[in-house]
Amino acid sequence: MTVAINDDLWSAIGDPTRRRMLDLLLADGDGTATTLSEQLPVTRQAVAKHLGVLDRVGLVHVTPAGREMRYRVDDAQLARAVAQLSTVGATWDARLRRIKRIAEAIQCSQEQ
Amino acid sequence: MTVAINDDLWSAIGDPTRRRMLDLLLADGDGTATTLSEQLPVTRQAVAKHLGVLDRVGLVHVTPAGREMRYRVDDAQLARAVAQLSTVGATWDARLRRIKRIAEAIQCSQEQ
DNA sequence: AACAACAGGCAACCAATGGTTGCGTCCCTG
DNA sequence: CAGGGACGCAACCATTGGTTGCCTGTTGTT
Repeated sequence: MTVAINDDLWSAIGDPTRRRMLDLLLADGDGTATTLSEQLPVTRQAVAKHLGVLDRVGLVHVTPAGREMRYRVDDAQLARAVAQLSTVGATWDARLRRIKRIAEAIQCSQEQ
Repeated sequence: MTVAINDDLWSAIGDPTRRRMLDLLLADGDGTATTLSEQLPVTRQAVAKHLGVLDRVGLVHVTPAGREMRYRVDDAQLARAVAQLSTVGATWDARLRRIKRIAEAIQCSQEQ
């Protein structure tokens, strides 16, 4: 059974710049392409593109405010992403544990 | 404080094809570029490239066996990757909880 | 009211990368 | 020893993360 992950959501949080943007948005509450780019090593345009993909997968919402476009994180969607992260982690972890248990069993049977 | 992630490791498991390759390798114990490509919707060459990046970040090891190159997962490194996944997940989760708590506190004070 | 300054959006361009096809090479095996 | 299977290499294409340059529009200050 494949882990049935929403690949779009994954690849959205797969990019390091986008992860840091989410971090900043969570820390500050909200932000614009300009304010985010000031705290990141990339240009405003790069940030704007990333905000576009985050918006398309629903991880952020935008509200126009005069000449600004304020973005803020969608808590529910980020929680969903976190859940998927833990799912994959747990799956791999379970497989690793099982392998380890088998390895120990083999070793025990050899010691007998 | 930035979450101090090894971006190489993260982007290695960020690709959906590579995640499925790890799944397959864990399920089968080991595999070659050919056997993996038979279970994936991509060509052997694409798989070979992915195995290259997985090998470079230490998530798999390769042992030549005649005309075959058998790959298998490095348990320790995958465990490390899983740990990083949970770290980021936990960080975001904590931020979400804090935000939720603050929101609840505000609502309570308004209800008074 | 007018104008400077600031925030965004577009478009063109570049580099890296996930993916393909085609071909050469080498090792196994009948 | 000859054929076929498994690998590696090279060229090529599309997507994408990133840049610079320019234009539009809001703001707010004089």
